[in-house]
Amino acid sequence: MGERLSIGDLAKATGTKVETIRYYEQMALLPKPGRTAGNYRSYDASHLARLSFIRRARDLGFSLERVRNLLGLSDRKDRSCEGIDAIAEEHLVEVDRKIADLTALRHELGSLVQQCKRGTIGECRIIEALAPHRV
Amino acid sequence: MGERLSIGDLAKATGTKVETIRYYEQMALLPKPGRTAGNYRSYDASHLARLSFIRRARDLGFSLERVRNLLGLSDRKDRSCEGIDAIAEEHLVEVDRKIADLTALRHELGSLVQQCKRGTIGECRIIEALAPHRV
DNA sequence: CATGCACCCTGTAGGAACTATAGGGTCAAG
DNA sequence: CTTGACCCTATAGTTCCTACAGGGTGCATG
Repeated sequence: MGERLSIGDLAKATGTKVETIRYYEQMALLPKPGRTAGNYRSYDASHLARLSFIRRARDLGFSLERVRNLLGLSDRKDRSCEGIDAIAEEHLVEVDRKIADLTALRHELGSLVQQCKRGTIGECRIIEALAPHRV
Repeated sequence: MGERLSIGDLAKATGTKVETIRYYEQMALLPKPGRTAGNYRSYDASHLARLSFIRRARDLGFSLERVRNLLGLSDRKDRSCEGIDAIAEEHLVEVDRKIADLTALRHELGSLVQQCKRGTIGECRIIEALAPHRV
């Protein structure tokens, strides 16, 4: 418990570049950490969890603004439940759409691999997996 | 059939900025379309499908390079099946990881909404949904 | 104790993927 | 025949990193 991490440790643990961590601090997505006697940044487990969240949310295609917003759901100090509820529901819609798209893509990639395994290189429908939304 | 679309039509149909479409053309992600007498770009259904794919793949957090690679699975003219298979499997791994992360996030958002509906604003575990990978 | 070497610091500049603006042409409607 | 919505090229700006440049820290090792 109470383990302290250097910026390099944090970078390694999350697959982030050291510069990116400093960038997030500048953008106030990560709280300013404590400093050692030698002026090195000193992090703890909560920083690790938060950075992991940011990185993986970014990897899922959420903008930093959206990530900030999602983190806000957690950071709320005295926000009303209606506000939180509305924001969360909004995110839910986007998340569900992304899951549906990824599932369709997954299906096409899988069938491509299957075709290859059977030696039958039929038509590739990968583009159709993410076809325009019906309007 | 054989319907022709202006760049504005394409933009509207896919939720893309007109400038972004021209940018993709420059990056050779979209093939150069035909031109009208007045030098306007003229697209067809295949452009629409391809652009839709690009936009939605981008929204899912794939880099343009990765999208180019995915499109390559479809564009292959004379590529070997082993090559295709390897690339597709690699993408499959990433897609599955994204689906797992989104599902975890979806779960936490859902429980947040449920808590609000019941008036019990317990602890928010949204950050934990995308916790660091065990190493 | 000095001297590497790996790591950290604060800048600032560069790159990827758009996005906006300037300055101008096209075209259907009135 | 002009007005407004659209298109054209070219270029500069924004977001989100990423890569130096120039220098300090800290620990092992001769």
